[in-house]
Amino acid sequence: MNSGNLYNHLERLSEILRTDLRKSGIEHGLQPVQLEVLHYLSVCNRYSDTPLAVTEYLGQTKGTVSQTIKVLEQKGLLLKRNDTEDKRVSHLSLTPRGSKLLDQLVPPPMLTKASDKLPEKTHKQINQALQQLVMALLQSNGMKSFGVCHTCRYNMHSKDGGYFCNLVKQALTVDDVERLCREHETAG
Amino acid sequence: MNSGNLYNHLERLSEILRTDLRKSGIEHGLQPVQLEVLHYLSVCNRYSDTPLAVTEYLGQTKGTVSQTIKVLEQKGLLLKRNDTEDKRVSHLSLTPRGSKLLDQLVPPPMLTKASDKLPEKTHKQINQALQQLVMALLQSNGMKSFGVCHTCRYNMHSKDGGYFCNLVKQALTVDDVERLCREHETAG
DNA sequence: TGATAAATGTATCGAGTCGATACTAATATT
DNA sequence: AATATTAGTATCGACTCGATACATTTATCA
Repeated sequence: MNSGNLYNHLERLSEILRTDLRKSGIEHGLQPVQLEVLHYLSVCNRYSDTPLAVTEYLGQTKGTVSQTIKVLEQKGLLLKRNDTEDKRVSHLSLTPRGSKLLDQLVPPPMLTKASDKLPEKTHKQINQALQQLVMALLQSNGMKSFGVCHTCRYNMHSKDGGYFCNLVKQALTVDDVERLCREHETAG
Repeated sequence: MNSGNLYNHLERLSEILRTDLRKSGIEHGLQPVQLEVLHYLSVCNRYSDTPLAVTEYLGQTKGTVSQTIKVLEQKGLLLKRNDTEDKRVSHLSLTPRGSKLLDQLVPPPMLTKASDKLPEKTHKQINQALQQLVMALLQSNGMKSFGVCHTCRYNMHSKDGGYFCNLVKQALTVDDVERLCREHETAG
């Protein structure tokens, strides 16, 4: 019932972080959305590094995302390669410059500063609370969860201790399973 | 240390809510920022209903906010009155139409739906966690807290059970003390 | 008191966002 | 082989938002 109070906090939090991101981004010639795209690319897996996946993640239209990507490519922060199998799709990755820039700006120093002041226990609670909220939000509204393999119903453990995705039918590396996947479906 | 994970959740949450707000707002001809201004005006007290207070709350520049307010006024959702004492300042308030519209869109049905699915206990935890985070964020970065009188160092209880603000030197009503104030300074 | 500074708000400009629409090209379907 | 679907691009227009410049009113202080 009291989602009003919840919304108050979320809205304020959003506005503060976005304003901060805008400020720090502009010093490097980047817009908030552009940073968000770079950030997503740094945490997604190799099946989820396409313009469409970015579109789904950010909840915008593909036209919008296409523009953003174009700009980032021109700035030399992002690399676009064609998929070898499907000529319609392209894969995006950060260039060393893009990666370096992202490290400077994300997570925002402002947030790190604040979170450092909180006791470790509180920090964990907040983190967990947010995660629950995100999941509830996505689930209630039929959106893609974009989780990691550990929590995905398609994830299988193979005998040798490795991982195997039952959707794409391929073995996954240790690095793979720690990244966000657009095909993720919560197990259960 | 692990503010990266925290940021992941926050960014995602922000993006989802903002996209949703944009979508629902556009159906009524309103932009996300405009809704945020209306929302703020619905929860601030009479000392904090000026363009400058909105500016501080949203973290934008006064020029930007001035434009937004102008549009909202033209749409008939917001009323601007001159202060009787200081001719530089104006006070903003929602018109009945603005108030009604806000009720429909804020908090976003999407969020209410999600929060209803969570157990009451979890809900409370999330709420508390967010509040702590907002406070830490504001405090670490020297921003105004915009809290309610109950938690303000200027708030005094008078003998008759009423409230008195030691900064503006005026009695406050029960309604006053439940609203956000731009002069708020956390007690302690 | 009179000059200067500070505060509140407005006007205008330009770079950029973002949804809508229309489009191309490649792959799937039937 | 014809059609539908999917991934992505191009273009347009309404809007955002910081920057700069400005007007007016109030505060400061010498």
